[in-house]
Amino acid sequence: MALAEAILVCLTEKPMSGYDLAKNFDASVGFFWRASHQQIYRELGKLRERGFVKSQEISQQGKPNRIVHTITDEGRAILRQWSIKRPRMPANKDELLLKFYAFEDIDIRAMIEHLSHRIEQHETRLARYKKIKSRYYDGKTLDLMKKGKLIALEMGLDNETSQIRMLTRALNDMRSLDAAKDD
Amino acid sequence: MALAEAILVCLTEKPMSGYDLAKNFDASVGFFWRASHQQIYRELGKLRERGFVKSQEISQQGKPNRIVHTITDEGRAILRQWSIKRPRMPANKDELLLKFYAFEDIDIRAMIEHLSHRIEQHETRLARYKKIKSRYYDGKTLDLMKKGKLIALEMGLDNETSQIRMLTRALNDMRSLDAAKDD
DNA sequence: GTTTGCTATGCAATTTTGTGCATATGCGCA
DNA sequence: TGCGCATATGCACAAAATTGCATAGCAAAC
Repeated sequence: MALAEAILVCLTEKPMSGYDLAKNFDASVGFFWRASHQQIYRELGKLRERGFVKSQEISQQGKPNRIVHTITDEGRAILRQWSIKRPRMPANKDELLLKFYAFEDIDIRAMIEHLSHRIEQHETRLARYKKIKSRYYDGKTLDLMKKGKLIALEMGLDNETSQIRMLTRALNDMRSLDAAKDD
Repeated sequence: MALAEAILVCLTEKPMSGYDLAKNFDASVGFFWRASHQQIYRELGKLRERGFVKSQEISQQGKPNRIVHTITDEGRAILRQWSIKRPRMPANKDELLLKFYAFEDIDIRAMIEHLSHRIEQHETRLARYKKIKSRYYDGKTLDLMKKGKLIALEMGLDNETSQIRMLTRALNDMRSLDAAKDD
């Protein structure tokens, strides 16, 4: 399970609360790791127990108190260990692709809908990536940490672009099939 | 949960045993849906209970008996319902990308290893896809069912190609960084 | 003034997925 | 004669993810 590591990786940047992490998962790391806030809070509990993070409650006015988590040296150590282990191939499960396989039993119009929606989603992500890239990386001198993130970011950008291209082609195929049906 | 649907989708092609399905998952559907044989047998039990498949034991000589599962009309009906529902965005969890994010705390040599291995894996898949395409689809007349599968297959091909391109670029970046370190 | 939404945390139950183990036959190989 | 491999099925436990629920203060909109 790598949720623990995903959290620790986020915390290498700066100490964060569970709430921050949940938002961060949506924004940056979220493109290659997803988790709900419930999962994150639960995992933070375990990490604290094992001594990989230390937690400190911070009083706030006008808002509920937050609990800020900092990665410990032990946390960094297991991160190093983990990085050497070969990562498993991503599961790559996609219901949409599956639907194409049952083509006789599905609704073409619905598929067109699905594809359009998927493309929109990827375009939103692509825009967000580009924004992050231009804001934090373009024309800046990069330390080692930022270089790694830039590589990941570029892979993300590249991936979104490919997805959009693939999905658009499939969408066009669907539209021709749908038009041909009316004859 | 879409494992049930993944199985039903496979069974639309022809009746199969759990063993067949497990192999089929490795070969074709497996590129966008993965499952172990244990998972498949368990799910088949549930599908039988709900009446979405009917199962028949077939005696064999020299080999253990096999239980062949056929999709029922009810099974096809829920497949149709399912196809209309919007598919969720794939989880897209990748430990490798995560490691780039913790770049200060990781081993560059290990990353080079990981990337090389990943590229090899994708190349194996790509070769398999190409073989399937040339064998079953090139220069053939395609019915609706096969058209859907071809679209899925081409998306798979495209995806593997993009992955290889992305990973190769990252690998080159890593190698330059590693070389620069020796100075 | 009441509803909606954001900040902030977390438990509990269920569903889904993954891993290890178990069993049985027959074939080919050394 | 023993070993590994392919065929064939499945249980049981453990880990992970999803979903629903619960609490609570403040701000802004209506």
